[in-house]
Amino acid sequence: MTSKAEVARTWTVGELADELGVTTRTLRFYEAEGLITPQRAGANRVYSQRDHARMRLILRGRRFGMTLGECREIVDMYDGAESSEQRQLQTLLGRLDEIAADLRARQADLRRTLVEVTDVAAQCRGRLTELAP
Amino acid sequence: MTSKAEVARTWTVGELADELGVTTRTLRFYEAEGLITPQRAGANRVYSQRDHARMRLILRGRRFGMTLGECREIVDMYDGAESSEQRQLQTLLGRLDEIAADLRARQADLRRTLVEVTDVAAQCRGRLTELAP
DNA sequence: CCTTACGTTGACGTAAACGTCAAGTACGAC
DNA sequence: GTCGTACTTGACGTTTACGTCAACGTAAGG
Repeated sequence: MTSKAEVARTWTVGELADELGVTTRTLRFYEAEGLITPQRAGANRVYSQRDHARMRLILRGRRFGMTLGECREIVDMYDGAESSEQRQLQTLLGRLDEIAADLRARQADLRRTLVEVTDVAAQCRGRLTELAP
Repeated sequence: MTSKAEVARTWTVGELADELGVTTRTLRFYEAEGLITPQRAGANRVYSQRDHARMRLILRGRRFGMTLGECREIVDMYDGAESSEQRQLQTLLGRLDEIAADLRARQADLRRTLVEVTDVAAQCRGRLTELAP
């Protein structure tokens, strides 16, 4: 799958931290918590594209207010999608549907919030035009 | 505004906690942090509909991963919308637009996530039909 | 009068998610 | 060789958002 052109880019801690907008401490912490498992070159960590992708997933989860535990559950599932065991795929699928339902609920919640916020903003604009004719 | 029919319902800590699905500790903590300021009947807290509404706003903020500080900022702004000072309305409006922009960004983020999740689910279903003909 | 239920404040505990040293290693530049 | 930079592990500190007693007051019911 990897053509000779794409040499499978890797990152050091500092590089990846910079690129993702986190600190190296965060990367090491996530590793200690088992969320990512970079390779090693001697003692130094070597992050692969897979690690990079997992990190982006994790950070997105965090933006949605998920705990690291929930984030781990999800990234692990993404990996498990290539599983060949029927039983495992079934439970995975069930969990994914739950998550999708949750996300849809959040969407609705967000929509309502956005409506409210823009309403309040509209009120503000109304009062402002009243005050300054 | 309050007709004789609606007697301005109030809540005790326990009642409100039950209704909102939080603990009394949470309500007292939010009060200590200045997020809500219930009246008192002697020593006992009496929560008004306003407190109830503020709490629902706060809890929604929390579901979106906001800190209590950010939540406070927002509920305070909702109150400030009735302000009559032009200067204050201006800054309030600016902040509201920022928040709206952020919410829209979250919406897009959420949409992408939902697409991904349903994609992975589709993969799962594909493999499952392969396995069980 | 005693229990039960609900309320109060205050103090301390805790889990999550990192931040912040400290002390040491490795490597290229000068 | 030593300077600067980036990496390592380990230990302890910190903030947030509550949980968990403890010790006490009060109003209702049997």
